[in-house]
Amino acid sequence: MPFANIEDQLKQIRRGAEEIIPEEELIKKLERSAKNNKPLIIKEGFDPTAPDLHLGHMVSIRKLKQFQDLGHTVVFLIGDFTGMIGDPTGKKEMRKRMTREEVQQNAETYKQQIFKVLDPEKTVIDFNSRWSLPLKFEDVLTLTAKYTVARMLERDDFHKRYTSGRPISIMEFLYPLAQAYDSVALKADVELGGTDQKFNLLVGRDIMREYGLEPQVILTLPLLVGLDGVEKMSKSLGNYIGINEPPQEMYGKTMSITDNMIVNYFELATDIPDSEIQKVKQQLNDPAVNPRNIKAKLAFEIVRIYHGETAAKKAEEEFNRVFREKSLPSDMPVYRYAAKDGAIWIVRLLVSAGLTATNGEARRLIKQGAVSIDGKKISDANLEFSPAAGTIIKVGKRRFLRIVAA
RNA sequence: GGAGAGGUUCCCGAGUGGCCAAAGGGAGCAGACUGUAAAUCUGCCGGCGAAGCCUUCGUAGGUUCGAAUCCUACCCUCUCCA
Repeated sequence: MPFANIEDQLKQIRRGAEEIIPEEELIKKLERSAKNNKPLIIKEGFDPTAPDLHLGHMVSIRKLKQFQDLGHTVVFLIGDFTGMIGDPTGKKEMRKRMTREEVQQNAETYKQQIFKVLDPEKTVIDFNSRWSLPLKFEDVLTLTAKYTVARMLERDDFHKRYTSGRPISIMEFLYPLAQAYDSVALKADVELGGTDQKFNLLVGRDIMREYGLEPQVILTLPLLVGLDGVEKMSKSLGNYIGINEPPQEMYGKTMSITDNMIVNYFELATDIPDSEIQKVKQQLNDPAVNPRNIKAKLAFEIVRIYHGETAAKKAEEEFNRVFREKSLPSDMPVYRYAAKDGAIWIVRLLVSAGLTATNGEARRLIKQGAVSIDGKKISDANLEFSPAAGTIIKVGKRRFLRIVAA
């Protein structure tokens, strides 16, 4: 099976990459791979504790896909061992060890998500507990002897925490080493990661050398900014678009990003070719073009990648119906209500239907004029009424409820 | 082992006896506006059928009419010294 010529491979690999360190080594590896007709081993690790992948993860996963298309071997490494220890940042308590079953289950969830992009036939899924678990304390000592505290403290976040007097556990020092050891075990040629992973990836190089292996090349990818436009996309910050989210949600969330994030999302979250992206940039600078429409294209594209063309179209129509024409969504949650139960307090209704979390929130929203019944704004938080079947309750711009007979 | 600093609401961070459900910022939510679930402006942002009451400032006690604030013990973190 012939590999594409080195230049073409490089061109694809470079696209969207933040850094390739060092590029010359990558070229050498590619050359050797072509000559011996032997695929490179491309590795990226994922923590199995948070099995919901989002667009941020997909930046590098889509890069893995490119390597795959170039004929290289992708190892999707599930960090069940490292994840078991857990990254102790923000710890309150020691993380519970995950059971074999939990890990398996999360691995399944991963597969179901990554195979929306990666080719299942060509993807090796591995678990780092396979080699980490059997290590003896002595082996760990050998590993830790190969790195120094001073070098660890070079890592930016360690450095910051150290100088600002915040805690760093020794285990956290072990974390990059464990990850590096994964590269040793896999004899990785290339490891991918976000720019925040740069340090860990570099440790991998050093440790591989220490173990007498050819160091991996590292490829970092820019971090995708989250929906808030401030922090990186992350599940714990709640500013993410999940791969498993319904098309409608994905579309809407994309539409909520600020205009100045549009290009960035095109670059990192879609496969739109560079030439198209240049066009997008021009259009955004053109006062005659409404950025909303460009953003709609982005939203469509993102939904298309994960749910297909049809679903994307539907999501778009739905979005336009609700937010542009301000009409009702085609599908909304229902609340079963029996007339014989008598009048119901509006606040209770909102809470029990899950439209608001607490009575207080419901009252607040009513006071703010956010709640309407059949299109009529209400202002009385004490309202009791007997809704007819078919009554539509609306809270804010995008929370709807339809009353049906119980 | 010794000396000091510190732990505040989703996050960051002010508050050192009553005016504190706790400044300010961020995030979130809502309203207005709009070409948009954009930007901007405004409001809200612990719970309770809302009157007042209840729970919250590391944990447990105590002092006081009254405690996030003072005292005691404990837990946790950091710094310096050894």
